[in-house]
Amino acid sequence: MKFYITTPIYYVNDIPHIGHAYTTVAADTVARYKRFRGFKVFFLTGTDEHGQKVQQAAEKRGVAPDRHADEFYIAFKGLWQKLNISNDDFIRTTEDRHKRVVQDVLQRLFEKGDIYKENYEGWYCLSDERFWMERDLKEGNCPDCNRKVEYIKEWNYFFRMSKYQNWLIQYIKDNPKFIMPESKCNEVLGFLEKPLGDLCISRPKERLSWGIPLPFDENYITYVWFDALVNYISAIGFGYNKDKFEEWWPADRHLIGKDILTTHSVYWSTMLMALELPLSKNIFAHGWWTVNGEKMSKSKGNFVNPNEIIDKYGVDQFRYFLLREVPFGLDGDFSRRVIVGRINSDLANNLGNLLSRVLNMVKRYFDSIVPPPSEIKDDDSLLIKKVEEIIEDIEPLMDSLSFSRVLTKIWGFIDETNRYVDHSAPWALAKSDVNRERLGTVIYNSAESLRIIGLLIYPFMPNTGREIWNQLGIKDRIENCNFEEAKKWGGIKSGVEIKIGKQLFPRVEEKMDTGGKS
RNA sequence: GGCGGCGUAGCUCAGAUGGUUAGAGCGGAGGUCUCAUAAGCCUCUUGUCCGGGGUUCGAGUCCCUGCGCCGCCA
Repeated sequence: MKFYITTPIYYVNDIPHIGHAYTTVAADTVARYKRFRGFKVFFLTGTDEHGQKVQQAAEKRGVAPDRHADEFYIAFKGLWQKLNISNDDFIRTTEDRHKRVVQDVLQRLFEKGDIYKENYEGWYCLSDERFWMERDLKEGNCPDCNRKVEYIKEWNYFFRMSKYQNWLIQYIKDNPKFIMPESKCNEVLGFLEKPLGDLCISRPKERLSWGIPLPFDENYITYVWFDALVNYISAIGFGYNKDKFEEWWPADRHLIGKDILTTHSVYWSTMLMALELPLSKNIFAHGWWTVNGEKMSKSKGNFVNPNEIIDKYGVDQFRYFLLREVPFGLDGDFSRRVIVGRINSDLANNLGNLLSRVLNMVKRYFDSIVPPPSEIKDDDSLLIKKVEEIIEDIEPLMDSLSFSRVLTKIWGFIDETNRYVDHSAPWALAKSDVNRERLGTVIYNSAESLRIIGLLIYPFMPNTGREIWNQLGIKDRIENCNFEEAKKWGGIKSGVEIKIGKQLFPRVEEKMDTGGKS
């Protein structure tokens, strides 16, 4: 069983923001979960380094584009390390292995007749790197970014995207799970109701030099999107490593932001059709983050740098917030007030405190040695039943990327365990030796609950999962465990010594404006 | 302008195929335990389910309409 998952490759014209982190954390969580379930996983991310905007950004800073790309590539790569992203590869579009494949793809389509040259004229937006119809312009400006456009008349190369329109429509209708969520699938079908034009895939060299030259005409550079999308196959060996390519293609999941839905579902899919390759199995478009209710932008000064959030609140706190706060697919709002609320309530009060109270009782009542369980009572079997139910519920929710619902389920069990401890009142049992066995059972079950909680949480919060296991004295490495085995009740061994460590999630004491401003 | 979606407690949202007193979390109020990160546990609070018509024995749930918000396309 293989599973190939991708994030978009991120454009190096600017530093990473919360949206980049969101897609990548989501993909990482899926990758870790799939590995748990025994899949052989290939998780790809990378950077998109060519194109006009990168060239301009470099010029603005007074550096060469390749040097600029190197610096910004590091910003992304560094953030992923900080966020514990477990990607198996990281592709840059400036690498030879990628450039060769792009040229190979172009050559194949050119020879096939799916790429042709035509004299084209129209309004060109430098910022968006695309042409617009006269009728689409808004007061003479680009309808997308509202910047001024130039009238350009020039020869260019075009990809016969229109040829594949009907095929694509049929494919989407036949495969309702191809584009998710469903609302996005409808959007694409709506888009395809109108005639699809061909895609201009070249830029004259004098206008844009930073990119991959067309193999059949050196006077032109490849359009950045055509270049970028190919990363999904260039990284796994298309055209140069047959075994690897056949092992991984087609991709099982492309996670993307909703702003690049069309490029992926239409451009990329028709490119694959032209290459006579199977289409990706799924494209999932998630929503956007606003900040304190406003669209994030540099000019508003509300740009959220993930590095700052991580430094201030912690890696797993940030990962948890991203995936818990908003259903994947919908838009979300970031604010310090909300992330602090999540940390204090869900992480510190419910989970962190649970670990703390249970471990402390192991220490206090059993000299830090996990006691053996004895006779099972109703309260115990109820707890066990509850966790088994939750594990059952999680699987389909993970497959539909309902991260927030999965986390809600797991927290339901954390609450259940807190209640179990309260009802069982080990501190009362500890007052008499008569209850020694019962006390051992309650403590054992509480610790065992935490072991499973650590397991379930691990794909979302790797450090926390690992830390819970460490503190429980479990020797096995959580990332190597077999989920099918590990999920069974009774996995924690009595007789092991716990290792109380630092507080899992210290409460965040922070003054908050009532207005919710950060 | 075309197509689609949404509008449910202070906040964020659940509420297939219409059916008893409309739910959860957070926040707020009170109580309680003491193992714990002033945490946990228990109880409680408030809703013209956007307005107006209609179908039905019965509608938050279906139909029409008005208002407001949003998305995609133009």
